[in-house]
Amino acid sequence: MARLSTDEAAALVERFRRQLRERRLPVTRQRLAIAEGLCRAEDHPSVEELSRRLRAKGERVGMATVYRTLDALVAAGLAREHDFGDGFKRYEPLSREVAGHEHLRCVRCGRVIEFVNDRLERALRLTADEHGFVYHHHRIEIHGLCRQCRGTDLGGLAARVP
Amino acid sequence: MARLSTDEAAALVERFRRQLRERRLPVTRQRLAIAEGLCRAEDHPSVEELSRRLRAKGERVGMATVYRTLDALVAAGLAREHDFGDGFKRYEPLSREVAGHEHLRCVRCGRVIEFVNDRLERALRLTADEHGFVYHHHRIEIHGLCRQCRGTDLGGLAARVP
DNA sequence: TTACGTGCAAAGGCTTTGCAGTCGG
DNA sequence: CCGACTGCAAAGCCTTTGCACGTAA
Repeated sequence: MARLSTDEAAALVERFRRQLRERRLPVTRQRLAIAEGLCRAEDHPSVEELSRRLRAKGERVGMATVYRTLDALVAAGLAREHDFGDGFKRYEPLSREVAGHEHLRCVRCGRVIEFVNDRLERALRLTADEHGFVYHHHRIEIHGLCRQCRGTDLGGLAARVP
Repeated sequence: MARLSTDEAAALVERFRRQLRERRLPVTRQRLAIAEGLCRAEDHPSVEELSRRLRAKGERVGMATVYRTLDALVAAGLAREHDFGDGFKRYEPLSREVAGHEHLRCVRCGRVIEFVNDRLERALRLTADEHGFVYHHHRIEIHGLCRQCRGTDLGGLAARVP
Protein backbone atom coordinates (compact mmCIF):
# COMPACT_ATOMS: atom_id res chain seq x y z
CA MET A 1 0.00 0.00 0.00
CA ALA A 2 1.36 3.38 -0.85
CA ARG A 3 1.87 5.75 2.08
CA LEU A 4 3.32 3.44 4.68
CA SER A 5 3.88 4.71 8.20
CA THR A 6 7.48 5.29 9.15
CA ASP A 7 7.38 2.16 11.27
CA GLU A 8 5.94 -0.01 8.55
CA ALA A 9 8.51 1.27 6.10
CA ALA A 10 11.35 0.54 8.47
CA ALA A 11 9.96 -2.93 9.17
CA LEU A 12 9.73 -3.70 5.50
CA VAL A 13 13.30 -2.65 4.84
CA GLU A 14 14.36 -4.67 7.84
CA ARG A 15 12.64 -7.76 6.50
CA PHE A 16 14.41 -7.31 3.19
CA ARG A 17 17.73 -6.97 4.90
CA ARG A 18 17.06 -10.09 6.95
CA GLN A 19 16.05 -12.11 3.90
CA LEU A 20 19.26 -11.15 2.20
CA ARG A 21 21.38 -12.05 5.20
CA GLU A 22 19.62 -15.39 5.62
CA ARG A 23 20.54 -16.24 2.09
CA ARG A 24 24.08 -15.03 2.51
CA LEU A 25 23.53 -12.35 -0.08
CA PRO A 26 25.27 -8.99 0.13
CA VAL A 27 23.27 -6.18 1.68
CA THR A 28 24.38 -3.36 -0.52
CA ARG A 29 23.92 0.37 -0.29
CA GLN A 30 21.95 0.27 -3.55
CA ARG A 31 19.52 -2.40 -2.44
CA LEU A 32 18.74 -0.61 0.76
CA ALA A 33 18.37 2.70 -1.00
CA ILE A 34 15.91 1.22 -3.48
CA ALA A 35 13.89 -0.56 -0.81
CA GLU A 36 13.76 2.59 1.29
CA GLY A 37 12.91 4.73 -1.69
CA LEU A 38 9.99 2.49 -2.52
CA CYS A 39 8.75 2.32 1.06
CA ARG A 40 8.86 6.07 1.36
CA ALA A 41 6.78 6.53 -1.79
CA GLU A 42 3.28 7.82 -1.37
CA ASP A 43 2.27 6.69 -4.82
CA HIS A 44 3.00 3.89 -7.29
CA PRO A 45 6.30 4.89 -8.88
CA SER A 46 7.75 3.47 -12.07
CA VAL A 47 11.35 2.35 -12.30
CA GLU A 48 12.18 5.59 -14.06
CA GLU A 49 10.50 7.66 -11.36
CA LEU A 50 12.05 5.76 -8.48
CA SER A 51 15.43 6.06 -10.11
CA ARG A 52 14.91 9.79 -10.52
CA ARG A 53 14.02 10.23 -6.85
CA LEU A 54 17.07 8.33 -5.72
CA ARG A 55 19.27 10.44 -7.93
CA ALA A 56 17.65 13.56 -6.49
CA LYS A 57 18.67 12.37 -3.04
CA GLY A 58 22.22 11.97 -4.20
CA GLU A 59 22.06 8.17 -4.48
CA ARG A 60 23.79 6.93 -7.58
CA VAL A 61 22.04 3.75 -8.73
CA GLY A 62 21.98 2.31 -12.24
CA MET A 63 18.66 1.52 -13.88
CA ALA A 64 19.52 -2.16 -14.24
CA THR A 65 20.03 -2.39 -10.51
CA VAL A 66 16.68 -0.80 -9.83
CA TYR A 67 15.01 -3.32 -12.13
CA ARG A 68 16.86 -6.21 -10.52
CA THR A 69 16.18 -5.10 -6.98
CA LEU A 70 12.50 -4.46 -7.59
CA ASP A 71 12.22 -7.95 -9.04
CA ALA A 72 13.82 -9.27 -5.87
CA LEU A 73 11.45 -7.29 -3.68
CA VAL A 74 8.46 -8.60 -5.59
CA ALA A 75 9.75 -12.18 -5.45
CA ALA A 76 10.27 -11.78 -1.73
CA GLY A 77 6.69 -10.64 -1.30
CA LEU A 78 7.74 -7.20 -0.10
CA ALA A 79 6.54 -5.24 -3.11
CA ARG A 80 3.75 -5.45 -5.63
CA GLU A 81 4.04 -4.87 -9.34
CA HIS A 82 1.38 -3.13 -11.40
CA ASP A 83 0.73 -2.41 -15.00
CA PHE A 84 -1.98 0.19 -15.32
CA GLY A 85 -1.55 0.34 -19.05
CA ASP A 86 0.82 3.29 -19.13
CA GLY A 87 3.36 1.31 -21.10
CA PHE A 88 5.60 0.67 -18.11
CA LYS A 89 5.33 -1.02 -14.75
CA ARG A 90 4.76 0.61 -11.42
CA TYR A 91 5.58 -0.65 -7.95
CA GLU A 92 4.34 -0.23 -4.43
CA PRO A 93 5.60 -1.51 -1.08
CA LEU A 94 3.61 -4.41 0.33
CA SER A 95 3.29 -4.30 4.08
CA ARG A 96 2.03 -7.31 5.98
CA GLU A 97 -0.15 -5.13 8.17
CA VAL A 98 -2.09 -3.60 5.37
CA ALA A 99 -4.98 -5.43 3.77
CA GLY A 100 -5.17 -6.05 0.05
CA HIS A 101 -6.58 -3.16 -1.89
CA GLU A 102 -7.63 -2.26 -5.39
CA HIS A 103 -6.98 0.74 -7.58
CA LEU A 104 -8.96 3.54 -9.11
CA ARG A 105 -7.05 5.36 -11.82
CA CYS A 106 -7.72 8.66 -13.57
CA VAL A 107 -7.58 8.19 -17.31
CA ARG A 108 -6.54 11.80 -17.75
CA CYS A 109 -3.93 12.62 -15.12
CA GLY A 110 -2.87 9.12 -14.15
CA ARG A 111 -3.53 9.68 -10.45
CA VAL A 112 -4.11 6.37 -8.68
CA ILE A 113 -6.10 6.02 -5.49
CA GLU A 114 -6.79 2.92 -3.48
CA PHE A 115 -9.85 1.29 -2.04
CA VAL A 116 -10.72 -1.88 -0.21
CA ASN A 117 -13.71 -4.13 -0.80
CA ASP A 118 -13.56 -7.51 0.84
CA ARG A 119 -16.78 -8.65 -0.70
CA LEU A 120 -15.34 -8.18 -4.17
CA GLU A 121 -12.31 -10.23 -3.30
CA ARG A 122 -14.34 -13.04 -1.86
CA ALA A 123 -16.51 -13.08 -4.96
CA LEU A 124 -13.44 -13.52 -7.15
CA ARG A 125 -12.09 -16.42 -5.14
CA LEU A 126 -15.46 -18.06 -5.37
CA THR A 127 -15.60 -17.53 -9.11
CA ALA A 128 -12.20 -19.11 -9.61
CA ASP A 129 -13.38 -22.09 -7.64
CA GLU A 130 -16.60 -22.43 -9.61
CA HIS A 131 -14.58 -22.73 -12.79
CA GLY A 132 -12.21 -25.32 -11.43
CA PHE A 133 -9.31 -22.90 -10.99
CA VAL A 134 -6.95 -22.78 -8.06
CA TYR A 135 -6.95 -19.11 -7.15
CA HIS A 136 -3.56 -17.37 -7.29
CA HIS A 137 -4.25 -13.67 -7.46
CA HIS A 138 -6.48 -11.14 -9.12
CA ARG A 139 -6.55 -7.70 -10.52
CA ILE A 140 -9.27 -5.13 -10.19
CA GLU A 141 -8.91 -1.66 -11.62
CA ILE A 142 -11.44 1.03 -12.22
CA HIS A 143 -10.54 3.69 -14.75
CA GLY A 144 -12.37 6.96 -14.75
CA LEU A 145 -12.10 10.70 -14.54
CA CYS A 146 -11.14 12.06 -11.13
CA ARG A 147 -12.79 15.00 -9.44
CA GLN A 148 -10.00 17.37 -10.42
CA CYS A 149 -10.12 16.35 -14.07
CA ARG A 150 -13.83 16.04 -14.68
CA GLY A 151 -14.21 19.77 -15.15
CA THR A 152 -11.50 19.80 -17.78
CA ASP A 153 -12.82 16.97 -19.89
CA LEU A 154 -15.26 17.86 -22.61
CA GLY A 155 -15.79 14.50 -24.22
CA GLY A 156 -12.51 14.37 -26.05
CA LEU A 157 -12.43 10.62 -25.66
CA ALA A 158 -15.19 9.91 -28.17
CA ALA A 159 -14.61 6.97 -30.44
CA ARG A 160 -13.02 7.79 -33.74
CA VAL A 161 -11.72 5.78 -36.63
CA PRO A 162 -8.37 7.05 -37.88
CA MET B 1 -16.69 -11.82 -26.48
CA ALA B 2 -14.69 -14.55 -28.06
CA ARG B 3 -16.71 -17.10 -30.01
CA LEU B 4 -19.20 -14.90 -31.80
CA SER B 5 -22.02 -16.49 -33.75
CA THR B 6 -21.71 -16.25 -37.51
CA ASP B 7 -24.42 -13.61 -37.53
CA GLU B 8 -22.79 -11.51 -34.85
CA ALA B 9 -19.46 -11.71 -36.62
CA ALA B 10 -20.99 -10.64 -39.90
CA ALA B 11 -22.82 -7.78 -38.20
CA LEU B 12 -19.65 -6.56 -36.57
CA VAL B 13 -17.72 -6.56 -39.83
CA GLU B 14 -20.65 -4.78 -41.46
CA ARG B 15 -20.60 -2.09 -38.81
CA PHE B 16 -16.90 -1.59 -39.39
CA ARG B 17 -17.44 -1.31 -43.12
CA ARG B 18 -20.23 1.19 -42.59
CA GLN B 19 -18.16 3.32 -40.23
CA LEU B 20 -15.39 3.48 -42.76
CA ARG B 21 -17.73 4.43 -45.57
CA GLU B 22 -19.38 7.12 -43.47
CA ARG B 23 -16.01 8.67 -42.89
CA ARG B 24 -15.05 8.39 -46.54
CA LEU B 25 -12.22 6.04 -45.66
CA PRO B 26 -11.13 3.24 -47.96
CA VAL B 27 -12.58 -0.19 -47.24
CA THR B 28 -9.57 -2.30 -48.05
CA ARG B 29 -9.11 -6.00 -48.43
CA GLN B 30 -6.70 -5.95 -45.47
CA ARG B 31 -9.05 -4.16 -43.10
CA LEU B 32 -11.86 -6.54 -43.82
CA ALA B 33 -9.60 -9.54 -43.51
CA ILE B 34 -8.37 -8.37 -40.12
CA ALA B 35 -11.86 -7.57 -38.84
CA GLU B 36 -13.13 -10.93 -40.05
CA GLY B 37 -10.16 -12.75 -38.65
CA LEU B 38 -10.75 -11.22 -35.25
CA CYS B 39 -14.49 -11.89 -35.31
CA ARG B 40 -13.92 -15.50 -36.21
CA ALA B 41 -11.51 -16.00 -33.31
CA GLU B 42 -12.63 -18.19 -30.47
CA ASP B 43 -9.98 -16.84 -28.14
CA HIS B 44 -8.10 -13.62 -27.43
CA PRO B 45 -5.42 -13.49 -30.12
CA SER B 46 -2.34 -11.29 -30.07
CA VAL B 47 -1.29 -9.29 -33.09
CA GLU B 48 1.30 -11.92 -33.86
CA GLU B 49 -1.24 -14.71 -33.63
CA LEU B 50 -3.88 -12.93 -35.69
CA SER B 51 -1.28 -12.13 -38.29
CA ARG B 52 -0.24 -15.75 -38.40
CA ARG B 53 -3.80 -16.95 -38.90
CA LEU B 54 -4.37 -14.52 -41.74
CA ARG B 55 -1.19 -15.66 -43.42
CA ALA B 56 -2.32 -19.27 -43.01
CA LYS B 57 -5.48 -18.39 -44.89
CA GLY B 58 -3.45 -16.94 -47.70
CA GLU B 59 -4.08 -13.31 -46.72
CA ARG B 60 -0.97 -11.22 -47.05
CA VAL B 61 -1.12 -8.46 -44.43
CA GLY B 62 1.82 -6.59 -42.87
CA MET B 63 2.16 -6.41 -39.12
CA ALA B 64 1.93 -2.63 -39.09
CA THR B 65 -1.43 -2.83 -40.80
CA VAL B 66 -2.69 -5.29 -38.25
CA TYR B 67 -1.64 -2.97 -35.45
CA ARG B 68 -3.21 0.02 -37.15
CA THR B 69 -6.46 -1.75 -37.93
CA LEU B 70 -6.85 -3.20 -34.48
CA ASP B 71 -6.38 0.29 -33.06
CA ALA B 72 -9.13 1.47 -35.38
CA LEU B 73 -11.43 -1.34 -34.34
CA VAL B 74 -10.86 -0.57 -30.68
CA ALA B 75 -11.39 3.15 -31.22
CA ALA B 76 -14.60 2.36 -33.07
CA GLY B 77 -15.81 0.30 -30.15
CA LEU B 78 -15.83 -2.91 -32.17
CA ALA B 79 -12.97 -4.62 -30.41
CA ARG B 80 -11.52 -4.74 -26.93
CA GLU B 81 -7.86 -4.66 -26.04
CA HIS B 82 -6.35 -6.67 -23.21
CA ASP B 83 -3.04 -6.96 -21.51
CA PHE B 84 -2.96 -10.06 -19.39
CA GLY B 85 0.65 -9.51 -18.54
CA ASP B 86 2.10 -11.74 -21.24
CA GLY B 87 4.22 -8.90 -22.54
CA PHE B 88 1.98 -8.22 -25.51
CA LYS B 89 -1.60 -7.17 -26.10
CA ARG B 90 -4.48 -9.39 -27.02
CA TYR B 91 -7.75 -8.51 -28.73
CA GLU B 92 -11.28 -9.76 -28.90
CA PRO B 93 -14.30 -8.73 -30.96
CA LEU B 94 -16.86 -6.68 -29.07
CA SER B 95 -20.41 -7.40 -30.09
CA ARG B 96 -23.26 -5.15 -28.99
CA GLU B 97 -25.45 -8.13 -28.23
CA VAL B 98 -23.09 -9.71 -25.78
CA ALA B 99 -22.90 -8.47 -22.20
CA GLY B 100 -19.64 -7.32 -20.65
CA HIS B 101 -17.60 -10.12 -19.21
CA GLU B 102 -14.47 -10.69 -17.20
CA HIS B 103 -11.52 -13.03 -17.57
CA LEU B 104 -10.06 -15.92 -15.70
CA ARG B 105 -6.55 -16.77 -16.83
CA CYS B 106 -4.36 -19.77 -16.19
CA VAL B 107 -0.96 -18.69 -14.90
CA ARG B 108 0.60 -21.80 -16.35
CA CYS B 109 -0.83 -22.39 -19.82
CA GLY B 110 -2.24 -18.95 -20.51
CA ARG B 111 -5.72 -20.24 -21.31
CA VAL B 112 -8.33 -17.53 -20.82
CA ILE B 113 -11.94 -18.22 -20.02
CA GLU B 114 -14.74 -15.75 -19.54
CA PHE B 115 -17.39 -15.17 -16.93
CA VAL B 116 -20.11 -12.65 -16.24
CA ASN B 117 -21.01 -11.14 -12.90
CA ASP B 118 -23.27 -8.14 -13.05
CA ARG B 119 -23.11 -7.56 -9.34
CA LEU B 120 -19.35 -7.09 -9.54
CA GLU B 121 -19.70 -4.56 -12.29
CA ARG B 122 -22.34 -2.58 -10.47
CA ALA B 123 -20.14 -2.54 -7.39
CA LEU B 124 -17.28 -1.03 -9.37
CA ARG B 125 -19.42 1.72 -10.84
CA LEU B 126 -20.64 2.53 -7.39
CA THR B 127 -17.11 2.62 -6.04
CA ALA B 128 -15.99 5.03 -8.73
CA ASP B 129 -18.88 7.26 -7.84
CA GLU B 130 -18.13 7.17 -4.13
CA HIS B 131 -14.65 8.46 -4.84
CA GLY B 132 -15.82 11.27 -7.07
CA PHE B 133 -14.74 9.57 -10.30
CA VAL B 134 -16.71 9.50 -13.53
CA TYR B 135 -16.66 5.83 -14.44
CA HIS B 136 -15.08 5.00 -17.79
CA HIS B 137 -14.23 1.33 -17.73
CA HIS B 138 -12.77 -1.31 -15.50
CA ARG B 139 -10.67 -4.40 -15.51
CA ILE B 140 -11.20 -7.56 -13.56
CA GLU B 141 -8.95 -10.53 -13.97
CA ILE B 142 -8.54 -13.63 -11.90
CA HIS B 143 -5.29 -15.53 -12.30
CA GLY B 144 -5.08 -19.09 -11.20
CA LEU B 145 -4.32 -22.64 -12.18
CA CYS B 146 -6.83 -24.27 -14.48
CA ARG B 147 -8.22 -27.76 -14.05
CA GLN B 148 -5.90 -29.19 -16.68
CA CYS B 149 -2.82 -27.63 -15.13
CA ARG B 150 -3.45 -28.12 -11.45
CA GLY B 151 -2.22 -31.70 -11.57
CA THR B 152 1.03 -30.61 -13.16
CA ASP B 153 1.88 -27.88 -10.71
CA LEU B 154 3.91 -28.84 -7.68
CA GLY B 155 4.37 -25.50 -6.01
CA GLY B 156 7.09 -24.25 -8.32
CA LEU B 157 5.89 -20.69 -7.86
CA ALA B 158 7.22 -20.19 -4.35
CA ALA B 159 8.77 -16.82 -3.61
CA ARG B 160 12.48 -16.61 -3.94
CA VAL B 161 15.08 -13.90 -3.73
CA PRO B 162 17.63 -14.10 -6.56
C1' DT C 1 39.63 -13.75 -0.81
C1' DT C 2 35.61 -14.98 -3.27
C1' DA C 3 31.13 -15.05 -4.71
C1' DC C 4 27.71 -12.00 -5.86
C1' DG C 5 26.29 -7.18 -7.13
C1' DT C 6 26.78 -3.16 -9.93
C1' DG C 7 27.01 -0.22 -13.95
C1' DC C 8 27.33 0.41 -18.58
C1' DA C 9 26.16 -0.61 -22.95
C1' DA C 10 24.28 -3.82 -26.06
C1' DA C 11 20.56 -6.73 -27.11
C1' DG C 12 15.49 -8.01 -26.94
C1' DG C 13 10.53 -7.93 -27.63
C1' DC C 14 6.55 -5.47 -28.73
C1' DT C 15 4.74 -1.42 -30.92
C1' DT C 16 4.91 2.89 -33.57
C1' DT C 17 6.49 5.77 -37.29
C1' DG C 18 8.44 7.50 -41.87
C1' DC C 19 8.17 7.07 -46.47
C1' DA C 20 7.67 5.43 -51.26
C1' DG C 21 4.56 2.86 -53.75
C1' DT C 22 -0.38 1.39 -54.28
C1' DC C 23 -5.28 1.54 -54.42
C1' DG C 24 -10.15 2.65 -53.21
C1' DG C 25 -13.73 5.94 -54.32
C1' DC D 1 -7.06 11.69 -60.01
C1' DC D 2 -6.34 12.40 -54.95
C1' DG D 3 -6.10 11.24 -50.52
C1' DA D 4 -5.69 7.51 -47.58
C1' DC D 5 -3.64 2.91 -46.89
C1' DT D 6 -0.07 -0.58 -47.10
C1' DG D 7 4.35 -2.72 -46.41
C1' DC D 8 8.86 -2.56 -45.23
C1' DA D 9 12.33 -1.11 -42.48
C1' DA D 10 13.88 1.96 -39.10
C1' DA D 11 13.13 3.95 -34.81
C1' DG D 12 11.08 3.96 -29.97
C1' DC D 13 10.23 2.32 -25.33
C1' DC D 14 10.66 -0.36 -21.58
C1' DT D 15 13.16 -4.18 -19.88
C1' DT D 16 16.72 -7.82 -19.78
C1' DT D 17 21.33 -9.53 -20.43
C1' DG D 18 26.58 -9.90 -20.90
C1' DC D 19 30.63 -8.68 -19.03
C1' DA D 20 34.48 -6.34 -16.59
C1' DC D 21 35.02 -4.26 -12.32
C1' DG D 22 33.77 -3.45 -7.50
C1' DT D 23 32.49 -4.82 -2.91
C1' DA D 24 30.13 -7.15 1.19
C1' DA D 25 31.23 -10.82 4.23
